[in-house]
Amino acid sequence: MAFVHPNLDDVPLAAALHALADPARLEIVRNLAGESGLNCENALPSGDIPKSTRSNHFKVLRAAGLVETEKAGREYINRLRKREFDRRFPKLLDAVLKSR
Amino acid sequence: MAFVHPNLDDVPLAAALHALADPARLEIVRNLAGESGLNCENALPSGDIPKSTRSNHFKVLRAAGLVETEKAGREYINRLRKREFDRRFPKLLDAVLKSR
DNA sequence: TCCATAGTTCAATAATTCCGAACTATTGAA
DNA sequence: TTCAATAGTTCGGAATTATTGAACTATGGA
Repeated sequence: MAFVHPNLDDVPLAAALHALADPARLEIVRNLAGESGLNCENALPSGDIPKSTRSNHFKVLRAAGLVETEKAGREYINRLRKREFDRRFPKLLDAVLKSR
Repeated sequence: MAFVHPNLDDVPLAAALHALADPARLEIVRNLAGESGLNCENALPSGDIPKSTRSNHFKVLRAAGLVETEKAGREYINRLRKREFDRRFPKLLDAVLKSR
């Protein structure tokens, strides 16, 4: 445990795009945008996704530098690393968040 | 043959991001941007990619509405559908093209 | 202490992607 | 008018990735 969060300079563009190229992960990112922090359950409330899959989605988002996760009691609080991500990939996240 | 190019309205955001989330396809898109049209070979000059793989990359790009392909003699001319893609996903492609 | 909660990890299966081989279509040369 | 070369597609098996159930860890509350 105790997650490693990459330096955004080490995240390739393709990895960032790959992390965003999935409906469940897009939903997580949308839910985290505007919230100050959500646990895994609330960040992706779509009921029918198994928790191992959900856990993996967060792992991918962490590896892409999109999400940081901190343990708080028995849950894990996830936040969007928006400022850092925007600095590394200017306007990308905003363009994604505005699309439907 | 005679490729079908989708209406951009039918392309989901996740499919567009997926198409861009690959180094070879990113290179194709970069090469096509600013050019008026390139055949498959010139759009992806990285020598060591088998042609069946290359062909598949173009198929993915076509399905995402990023590229249109027209047969011209014995080669196929590829163009970026920039205007249409920009209309569907404003600022996304520019953000991608500006990132390194 | 014991149970429920919140999530991770592992390993097997399912789904995708990659690529060699065979194929189609076009062009230019003999 | 054939023949070989070129430019790319398609097919199917191999390699790689993603998904998921089961077992596990850690915390908090009764």
